Amino acid sequence: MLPPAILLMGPTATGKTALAVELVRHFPCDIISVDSAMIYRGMDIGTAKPAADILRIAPHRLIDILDPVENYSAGRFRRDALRHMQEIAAAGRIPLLVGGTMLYFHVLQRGMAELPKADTRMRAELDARAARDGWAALHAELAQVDPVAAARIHPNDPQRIQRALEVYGMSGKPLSELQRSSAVEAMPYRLVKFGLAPADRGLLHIRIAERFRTMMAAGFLDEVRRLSENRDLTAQHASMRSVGYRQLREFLDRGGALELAVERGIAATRQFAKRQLTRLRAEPDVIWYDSDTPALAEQVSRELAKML
RNA sequence: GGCCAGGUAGCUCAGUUGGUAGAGCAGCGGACUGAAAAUCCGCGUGUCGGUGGUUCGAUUCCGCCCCUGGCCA
Repeated sequence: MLPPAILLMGPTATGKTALAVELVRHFPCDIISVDSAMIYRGMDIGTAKPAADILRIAPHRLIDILDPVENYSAGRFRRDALRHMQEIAAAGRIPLLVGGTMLYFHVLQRGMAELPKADTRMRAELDARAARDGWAALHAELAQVDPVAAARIHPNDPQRIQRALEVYGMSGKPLSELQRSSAVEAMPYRLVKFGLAPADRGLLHIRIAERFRTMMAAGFLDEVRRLSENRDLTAQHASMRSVGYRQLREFLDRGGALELAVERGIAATRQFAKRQLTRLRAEPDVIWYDSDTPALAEQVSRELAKML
């Protein structure tokens, strides 16, 4: 029988971390973070990263592994996560993957095609051409070399147009062809998937706003200011495009009313949570819980005891 | 108390020379393969402050009332 692994998924501000810490106390689990922002060192307050005392009780792997000027990727996450899962399972323990980056959960379970990795020079070149000719021209070019991808990618979607052209430029092969030829390998784990979602969206919105204001009171703006002191870290970096960081950085760079930046940050968090929910709903075999249930940890623990 | 300006979507506002209204933001649904807390796509959600009048028809014109802001008392 395959060894078990637990996936704990849910939108932001639903109490995933607190639940994971509870589970670690009752089960032989080791936590792997599935979060594209907690990856970064120095981004603590705005990512709601668990505090040091929590991390001592419940260590999280894949937290604080990168400097904010570096870029992570779904492919790299898949390799890192599988390696850690293997280590944990080999030690006779259970990997507990916790987070809200749904693409990472997706590629972890379903695999990824072998594709060339991101190339800074190629991207800069494509950006320059887009600035000159417009993305529509690049989309038209993509239609020549990879009609399948071009049909799937909207002409207004610069990020995907760029990636498809990058893949073609680096490998000489169309993205759609590389994706088609990739074999999906089954995960060597028996997955137990928990989904945490609010029964009441309005309640989630209230919690999001409260949490953002708590972050502000805890020095979120100073954290962004400290990060901005690094001249190499621009507003274009993935880390600085994260929810909250982007809006506060815009306030620092362009001025205006702080309260307006806070409102925008809260709205961006709500929109983020909505996208996470869209993806989570599509996830099969999820055992669902209302994130507002009292004694949630006890319920999940009981279910988990049956499953393991 | 008098005069003026305004009251239209959750918010900020546009508009209808009388034929029951539309933008941005917010919101909702969806897509998603090395940036994914990213990047896109779709959807208007409304007693047009209230009430009476004129009119075939009033959110629009007229009267009165209510509310908000400003000026004068």
